[in-house]
Amino acid sequence: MTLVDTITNQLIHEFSKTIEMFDISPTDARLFTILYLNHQPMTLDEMSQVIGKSKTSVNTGIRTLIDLNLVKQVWKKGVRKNLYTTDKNLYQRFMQAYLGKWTNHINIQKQTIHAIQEKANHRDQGHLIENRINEMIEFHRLIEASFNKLKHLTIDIEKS
Amino acid sequence: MTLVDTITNQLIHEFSKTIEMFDISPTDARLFTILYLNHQPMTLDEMSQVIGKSKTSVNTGIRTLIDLNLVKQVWKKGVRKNLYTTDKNLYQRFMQAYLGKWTNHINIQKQTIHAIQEKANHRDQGHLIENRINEMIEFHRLIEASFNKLKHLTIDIEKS
DNA sequence: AAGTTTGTTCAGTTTAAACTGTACGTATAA
DNA sequence: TTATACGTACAGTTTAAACTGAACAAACTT
Repeated sequence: MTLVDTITNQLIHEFSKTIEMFDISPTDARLFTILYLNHQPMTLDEMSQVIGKSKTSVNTGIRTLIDLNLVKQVWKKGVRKNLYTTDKNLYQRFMQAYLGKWTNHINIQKQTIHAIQEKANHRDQGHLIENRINEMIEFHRLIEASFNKLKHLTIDIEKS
Repeated sequence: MTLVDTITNQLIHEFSKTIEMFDISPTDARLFTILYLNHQPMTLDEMSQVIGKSKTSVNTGIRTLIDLNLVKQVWKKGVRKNLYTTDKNLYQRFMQAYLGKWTNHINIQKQTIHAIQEKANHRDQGHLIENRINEMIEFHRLIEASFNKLKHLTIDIEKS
């Protein structure tokens, strides 16, 4: 039993590192992995016990994971406590959350920089940075194109 | 002059936010952007002055940016101080650094998880997590496939 | 209704990261 | 050689993030 536990701990540790790559904090990543490896939905108290942190911490961690659509709450008749579980097909979920964050940001920034560009044009002093602004816009355009294609790719991969 | 400064400050602030998306700390992102918007290579003291931080901070920041291939040191005859500048074609540089980080990580984790899987097989207790381990490996495989395609895509986009 | 149980809020604390100034080593200049 | 200028290492400090325990509110139980 202890040996199996060791393997589980290693799995939690290693898989969490991959989860962190998706811009998720180390503790949230660990929390997700624990929940993922558990075959049953878990309560806040259970997770608090396993991860060794206060219930408050687990509560906030779970909330951010829910906001990212990586964890959902489930009901089971007769159980008063809130139950949480991870969603199926990790890849789809993580990619979606991740790409959404990117394209969202890029869209906002493109607009913001365009607005600054107009301001710079009105006061016709901005000749020096004019060039850089255009580069920035192009930069965002390229990123947008890449991640859009990746988004379509992700959908295709799921189908296959 | 002050008006232009305001616009420059806005640009620094906004563009830094995009740079941060590439897993670069806020201050490093700001440092990069300042260096990028400056049309001439800069010294540590100049950057320290502009960013309002100690020379030590700038030094460590520049080092990490150099390690990521986003900044390079240049020489100019007659100038004793070290000069630093940003590389051309941002998109290529950032994507390369970023994708490299991803594929690198995924490769390592795939191997690590495979190793754990073998251990779990030897002690034949791991039936419960066996399933999860396979899911993890598949997860990594899909990520690898996506980012590899994105890598090729990045190269194609540069050519066009 | 009174008493538990559970999730959440909040102030205060702990812990980790960012930052600074002094000090040292190396290179250039006189 | 002596002196000055620069980059880097390091110990100590400041600042921000993570975490906790106590208190509150809502829902359930009896």
